[in-house]
Amino acid sequence: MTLAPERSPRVREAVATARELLERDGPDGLTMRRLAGAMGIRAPSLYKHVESKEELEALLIADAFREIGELFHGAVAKSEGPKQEHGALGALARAYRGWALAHPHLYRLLTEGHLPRERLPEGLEAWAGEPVGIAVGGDPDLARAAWAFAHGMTILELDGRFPPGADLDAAWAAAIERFGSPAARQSSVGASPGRSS
Amino acid sequence: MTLAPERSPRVREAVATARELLERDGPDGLTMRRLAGAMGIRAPSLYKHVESKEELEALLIADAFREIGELFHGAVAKSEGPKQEHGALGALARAYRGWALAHPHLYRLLTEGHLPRERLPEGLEAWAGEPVGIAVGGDPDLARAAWAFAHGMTILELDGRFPPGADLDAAWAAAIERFGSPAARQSSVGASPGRSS
DNA sequence: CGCCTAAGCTAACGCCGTTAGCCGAGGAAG
DNA sequence: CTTCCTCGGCTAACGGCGTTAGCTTAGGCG
Repeated sequence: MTLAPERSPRVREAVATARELLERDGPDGLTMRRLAGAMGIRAPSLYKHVESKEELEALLIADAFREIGELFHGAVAKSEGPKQEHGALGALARAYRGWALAHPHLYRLLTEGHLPRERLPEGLEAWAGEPVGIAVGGDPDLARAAWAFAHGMTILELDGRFPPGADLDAAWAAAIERFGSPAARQSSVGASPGRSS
Repeated sequence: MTLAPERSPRVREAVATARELLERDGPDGLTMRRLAGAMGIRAPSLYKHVESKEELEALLIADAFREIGELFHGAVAKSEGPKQEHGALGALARAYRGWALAHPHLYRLLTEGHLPRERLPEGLEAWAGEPVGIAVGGDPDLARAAWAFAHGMTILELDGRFPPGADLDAAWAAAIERFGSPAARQSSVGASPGRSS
């Protein structure tokens, strides 16, 4: 049950449609009835393809983990040369925040509440998170701290918890500077893929 | 609407009961019907006292903000002497994590999703957050980074997102060390008010 | 004494995820 | 060619949710 049991075409369609609904209308827009409607079907028929809403969400989550996993691995890989601001950690932070702001509802689905690990391909979560450990230099405690910071920063921004004028780029930069290995240390993080509310 | 319009006894009872339900049974246990039941009443009657579930939650949130505000102000005040580990920031971190682990469902209600600011007493949120700015030495960017870290760390722990053996005390210590002003710097954070899953 | 209001009630609405059970189309097997 | 079985639709319904409409009753007050 942990080895991605190949999806039927109809399941793939359901997952694709569900993702559209979630990204466009938020969690309240992703309803079994609405999803069925978007597929030209009645809600109970969905259960011929998917055992529950939770399984459907797990499929969305698995796809998203693969997506960000590739994104993050690519980000640390491309930041090999010390030309990038704040090196691998900065690149990773920009990728992280950028993806979250581009897919806020999906990000929340991925990160909030209980993760249905038993429904996820084994090792996927760990693989997607690897780049943090790399970027931080190998210390697992520091990696977890950096991860927690990135998530906290991101979810607070998405939820509009920071005051209107807050300079979030500066907050990111302040933390990255402190979490990074004592290597290249200058300027600000630069990327500002979105504004806080 | 922003100046806490004095609660009737029945409203106070509703809020108290709601808090018990939430803390004991989690968010699914806090239902208008269940709350009414616990008060010996039917659900629609609740609306004679409270205009919506959202208002009820706002009352819970306001109380909790007052509670943690006092807790946090007290924590930084009592850590004046540099005897405490990591000074004010360490004391604040221990208070923060301790309260969250003691009241996980309430913590989630406070921090997750959209905050109904228009229903909250003005300035309450800012006052409760003040101590972070103080503990960090005044830099607002650094304060926001520290806040984001603490929230990220806490919510990830509550949601069981860290691997089973992870040393969360060490992760807290690693971050506190880096966020703190370059003053007293030694040992570990010490407090371990709970284990991660 | 009469009236008004506060605070309870039942019934119901529209939504949710989900189950039970029916039915038609289409392919496989004899 | 016919029979049968499986797949994927369907309707009806259940129990739960927040919430509204509208009725009733008890108490206090003029």
